[in-house]
Amino acid sequence: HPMGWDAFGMPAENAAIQHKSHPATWTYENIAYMRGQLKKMGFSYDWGRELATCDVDYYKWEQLIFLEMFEKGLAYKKNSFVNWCPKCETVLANEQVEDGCCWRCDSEVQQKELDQWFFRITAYADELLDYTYKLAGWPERVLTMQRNWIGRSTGCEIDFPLEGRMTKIKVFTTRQDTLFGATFMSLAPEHPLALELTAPGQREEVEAFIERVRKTDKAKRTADDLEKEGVFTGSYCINPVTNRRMPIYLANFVLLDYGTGAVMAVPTHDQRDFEFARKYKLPLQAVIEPPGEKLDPEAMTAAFTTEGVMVNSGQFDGLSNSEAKERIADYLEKEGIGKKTVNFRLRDWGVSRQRYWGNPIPVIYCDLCGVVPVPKSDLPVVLPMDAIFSGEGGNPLAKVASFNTVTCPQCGEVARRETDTMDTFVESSWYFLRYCCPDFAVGPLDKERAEYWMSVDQYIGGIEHAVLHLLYARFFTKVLRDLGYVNIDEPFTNLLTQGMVIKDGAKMSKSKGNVVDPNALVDRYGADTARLFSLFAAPPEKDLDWSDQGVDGSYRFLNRVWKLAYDTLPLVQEVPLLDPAALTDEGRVLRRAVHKTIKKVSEDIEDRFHFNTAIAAIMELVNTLQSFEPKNDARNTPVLKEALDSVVLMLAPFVPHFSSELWACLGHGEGLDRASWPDYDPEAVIDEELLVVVQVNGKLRGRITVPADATETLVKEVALADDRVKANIEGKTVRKVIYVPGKLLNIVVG
RNA sequence: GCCCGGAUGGCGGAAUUGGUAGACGCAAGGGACUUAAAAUCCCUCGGCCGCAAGGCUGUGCCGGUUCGAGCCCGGCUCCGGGCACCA
Repeated sequence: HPMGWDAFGMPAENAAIQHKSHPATWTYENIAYMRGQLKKMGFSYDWGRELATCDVDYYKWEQLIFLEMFEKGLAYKKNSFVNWCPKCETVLANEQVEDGCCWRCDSEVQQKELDQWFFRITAYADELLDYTYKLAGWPERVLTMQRNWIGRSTGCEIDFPLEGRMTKIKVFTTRQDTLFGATFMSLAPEHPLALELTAPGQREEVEAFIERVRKTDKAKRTADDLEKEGVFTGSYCINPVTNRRMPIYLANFVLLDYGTGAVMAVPTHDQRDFEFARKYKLPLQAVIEPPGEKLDPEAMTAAFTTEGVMVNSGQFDGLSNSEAKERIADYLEKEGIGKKTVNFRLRDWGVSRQRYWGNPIPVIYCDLCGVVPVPKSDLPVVLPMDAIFSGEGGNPLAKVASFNTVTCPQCGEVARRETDTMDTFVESSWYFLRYCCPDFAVGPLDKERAEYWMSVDQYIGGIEHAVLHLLYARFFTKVLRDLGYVNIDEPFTNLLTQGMVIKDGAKMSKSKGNVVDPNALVDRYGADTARLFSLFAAPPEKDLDWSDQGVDGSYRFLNRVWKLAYDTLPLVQEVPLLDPAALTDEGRVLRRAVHKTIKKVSEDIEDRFHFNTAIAAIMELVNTLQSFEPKNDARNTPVLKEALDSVVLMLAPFVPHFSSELWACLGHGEGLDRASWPDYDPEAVIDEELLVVVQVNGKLRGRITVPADATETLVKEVALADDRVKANIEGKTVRKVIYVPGKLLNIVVG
């Protein structure tokens, strides 16, 4: 159970700006404090494997991995947009944009195009998707979210010739069955052809539109209730199957990131296109009709998007549209108009950050040689400590001259170092692998040790990581496999997604700063009470609204156990070996309770991680033990001893300090950490009598006790003899009797 | 908006596979002990009716399936997470 610190990132840089200090100072101080908190709580981490991702001994290996990904084409550069504050002259994270304005100076945020580094996660899209069906130890909801995120869809790429030019516009669609109804074309405003296609007379209007759309954030742009807006470019393309002239528009709801950034618009069968067409008075052509009905495009109030019969589609008329989907796809391939293709919603992972507190991307730019990777022998590229943090003027790293100016490793001329650092998700994508060999000095991973430990038996993390972190970690593992570092396909065999701790209506997090310091609880009640209370509050996968109401109860419970043990101690000093046959009836009942509890607690811990119910079961046993009488009957003292020992052993994982102390007091020579988890005796948990619930027409009318081996006939007999049951079926005919063995009997009368 | 979850007493939660709704704990009220307080112990504790036995009702809302629904199905409401630069 290793522990480490994912330590790069924006919060440290913000704190440095705020406190006029250095992110490294802030980070290492926090690490020291948090390490103290964890140790105080008595967590059994393997501190010999501790690492911090901001240590050069960690991030230098990440630089090596980056270079190897670059060699394989898995790391590449392309243009993309960032939030830009013109006043602070800095790139803003999405979190730093509030209502389209800079969180620091309130200036209107712009979209700025930058050349940035990307990881080709899309090359692994199919594998990442396929393995979601093989991760049996993962919660289904996480797998569902990942599948939807990857968003594989099959459809066609179709080429639309441009009027008066030699080039074509490529479109991706899953609805090739509606191709004959495509009456215009919508492009993303960022589409590379957007300006090129703009007629001279339209230029001003188009440029203004592009500028306006760029300012809207993406979540708003994909919302269904977005007001559909567009602008005509003045150009046309040709529908390849109908030869219809299709005006080309730019539309605010079309995204460059999805498909090809161009959409063939079929207003009759797509709601967004429908709204757009009505607004700009564009033609409609129905090509699918509900069976036995005619569609009048003029009279439609919404697009018809369900299954139907093909019309106005030439040779495909009369087919069901699902069949036409296949036939039209085949036709397009045969005619060379388009081809069947698979599209993913998943996009490549942009890893460039224009920030200081991150892992420097090991690349050099030379006027003569272009992009030159830092030679592996020159690694690490060490993050310089002499930077200034003002929050303005962009990346502090770009102003450190000693860092920036280098000689080109290829030609020896003066060159410039990359000042972008990597997304901190990169560090968290492989740290668990480094835990196998944190001291390995000649490479990122010692293959032998990585093979020994991997994959992670039990990974634990917040549900908020369901998609991004957990998908990146899976991707990175596959990349490292293909680079020859590991021999596993997936990093995490079993996954437990913890619920979040909610404080003041939002998740408790270091970036929000609404955290509760466990030290206060530890100081007041001790570590064991703090541990017991947190585990008792809720099962781990559930969100928890933080409140320390109830912590007194955990404290009282431990005091009761302590007192019980001390009061019972004189009676169990020298007890004979337990002989189940020698017990009194009361002793046998107590022993059954002990062994049933061991069974339940073991299962709750091991199968479900439901520590709250495990603790509740131990509390019940302690209650039973407290009221057990007579305690001083010599025939029962062996079972008293067994009960006490079991309680202490079962409490050990939750309250280790407390339990160790009690264990020694109970006279065990060997320490608790050497003791085995108790086993339950299958004989001892068998009930002699069973409680059967009796219902009449599904309503509870009685409870009867029968011998454990009672037959259905006997149970019915006893039930029908019950006064309350009798009263409820009197004067009615018994129509049916349902018996759930040993549990329930339902008498249906009418 | 889209994707994924959640909703059970005054509160945290339990009910593991469709079979006793409310385990365990907190808070509250009552009592014992004490000169007093703290601590501890005992009792009550979903709602309505009833002296009681018991009856009716109740798991966000509306509807359905079933002998039986907190759990399954359809339709909603509200809350939370994610939406690619918070991590």
